[in-house]
Amino acid sequence: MTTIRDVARLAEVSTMTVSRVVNARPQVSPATRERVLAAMVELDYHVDLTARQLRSGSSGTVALIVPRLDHVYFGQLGAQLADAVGKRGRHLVVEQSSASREGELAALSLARLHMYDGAILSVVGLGNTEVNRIRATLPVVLLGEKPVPRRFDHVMMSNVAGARLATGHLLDCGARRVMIVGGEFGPVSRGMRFARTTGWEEAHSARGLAVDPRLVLSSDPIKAQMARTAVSRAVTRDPSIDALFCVTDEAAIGAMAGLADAGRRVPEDIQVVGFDNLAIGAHIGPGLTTIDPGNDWIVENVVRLLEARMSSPPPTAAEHLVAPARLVERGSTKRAGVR
Amino acid sequence: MTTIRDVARLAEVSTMTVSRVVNARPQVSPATRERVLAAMVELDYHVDLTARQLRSGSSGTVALIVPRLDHVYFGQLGAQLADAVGKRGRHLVVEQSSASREGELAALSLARLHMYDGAILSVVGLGNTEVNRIRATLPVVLLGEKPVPRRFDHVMMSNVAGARLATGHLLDCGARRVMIVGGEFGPVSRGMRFARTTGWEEAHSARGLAVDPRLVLSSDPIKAQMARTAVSRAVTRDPSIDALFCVTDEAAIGAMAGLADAGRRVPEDIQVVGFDNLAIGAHIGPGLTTIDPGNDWIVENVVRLLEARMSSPPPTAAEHLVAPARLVERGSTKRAGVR
DNA sequence: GTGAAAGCGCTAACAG
DNA sequence: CTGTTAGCGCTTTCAC
Repeated sequence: MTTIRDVARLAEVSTMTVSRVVNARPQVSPATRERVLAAMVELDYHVDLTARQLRSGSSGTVALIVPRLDHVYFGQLGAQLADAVGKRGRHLVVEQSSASREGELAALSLARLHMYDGAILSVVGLGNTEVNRIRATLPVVLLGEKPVPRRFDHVMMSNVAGARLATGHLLDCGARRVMIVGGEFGPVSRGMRFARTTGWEEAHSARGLAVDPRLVLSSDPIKAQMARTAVSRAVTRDPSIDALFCVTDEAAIGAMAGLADAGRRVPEDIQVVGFDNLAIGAHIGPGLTTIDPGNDWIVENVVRLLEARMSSPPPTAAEHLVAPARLVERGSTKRAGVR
Repeated sequence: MTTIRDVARLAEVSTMTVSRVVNARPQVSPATRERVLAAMVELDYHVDLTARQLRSGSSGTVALIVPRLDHVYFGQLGAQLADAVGKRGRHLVVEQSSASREGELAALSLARLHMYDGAILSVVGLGNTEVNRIRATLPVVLLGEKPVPRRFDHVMMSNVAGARLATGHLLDCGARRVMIVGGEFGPVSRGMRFARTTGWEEAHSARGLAVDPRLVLSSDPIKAQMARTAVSRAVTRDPSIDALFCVTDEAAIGAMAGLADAGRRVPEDIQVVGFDNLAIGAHIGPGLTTIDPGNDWIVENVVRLLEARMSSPPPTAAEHLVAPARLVERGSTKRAGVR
């Protein structure tokens, strides 16, 4: 491992001068710069970022913490954020929060965060106590639906409004028995599924319709396979179901397979709407109608907020933003007004 | 920022004792341990991992470098690796290599690697010069199809054999005009697409059949949309096509949508096989027949090799492994022997 | 334009 | 069981 001192010795300068060359500081004469560069090449020197970070206090790196790396949605989000963060001269790294065992997470994982200049945390699957333990000095932007301490910047999707939009569209397209796949009733968890279930209810009541609690199908929305099995069984048991609002696109993909298993056509027999606007949705069956949660908007604002909080002086007041949701109509629903 | 010294002062011990408590070393009396722990809580102390790493030389972290975070395949791989690495007491972070601009990548990104105890590099989209510049001291396992310096451990998929399996299955199921979607002829790039095209050829010649170079459809395999458009156009232009071997599942999903656009049924009119065994494939159309590249096997071996190389003394000889590919039969193909 | 000194926060190695 | 000393590789600060 060659250090700055080896280079300095070979180039016959001080370590400080080498440091200046490495950091492309202007106050070095061309002649010495050449000598130093030559020495660096000869010794195959590479800067030690750990040491630099310890001394300078910054790493040029931002972390994105997601519950699972294999959720397609987070893959899309990560890619978008990596591009946006990279454009501002920083690096993004992605970590999965749910991998480590409980104990680890609380203690070590928290310390890990402080190795970064800032962090973007998906609070899904993160305990509130953990979030609260984050020191105020670390620039953090929170992502997700849980109620969080107000001192943090927070960007969330329009879960309720989006779900209202989705369900409303189904009702306006003539559906009367809209099952919510991956729904969740009551305040068990105040998470994403609960919020989307609320939107589903609101769409009904706004039209003077009552919801049937038996239409809440509480399968794990992330597992397409579970949605598939549950939906197939449900529509067979209750033939009156004429539409599905699935709380995620992944659930919707499973659900559409389940409908095929049960011999139902989409959208003729049963209409389907998802949520997330995954790129792949356009190519599933007749095309999956879905809710675009406003990812571009989210990414743009997350990066803006984080950048602001990493600057000095950081803003004092935290912002709490809600991204605008938008209906993306495709073939899995009929056209509004048509029955 | 409270340090170990603040804690030491409050607890009236030396910094070393605090360090021992933090690291759960046994040689501390219960009484002092209590005092130290109390002080830590009172001051809200958290260890600085950067400093620890500089001093101890290890970070407990392994990096996975992928070309794009939004490729579903890499999401699956990342999740599996995170679990496997976590089980051995380390942490996985994922970085996207193609985000940063050229210059950055060569210089800074390389230095970044050395912040980790080890790295798993997907060489897709990585220049050979860059790979070569990696110092021998960093434990690295390479992933992917490019020819790489033999000094590295290297785990690859059976691209050729897998593609042969896929194409062979189509031929055995009665297909005679098998188009390869996302294929690539000639030694332009010796990457994954080329290898899979080779397997496609080999399956033909093994059966005494000639390949028609016009059946190589060179769309970007990752973009489902491109595969969709290209396939739809191709099967309309050439009605003799009776099967598609798609170089990735994502391409296959797009291709199946393209077939639907063109009014072809799967598998009656045209059979389809993909490659990657994405979880979602089971729920697309009649179920996507695909090649399982042996992800479990890959993950297991990658972690084993990396762990070995991080140990001391590290092994001297590099291993070069090829994962066994396996055909996963689903509804997008007919049964072998049936015409 | 260049260098010397100091120290970021922590732990290895050795004493006691 | 506890403490002292030294220093990881770099950059900040100040001096020349």
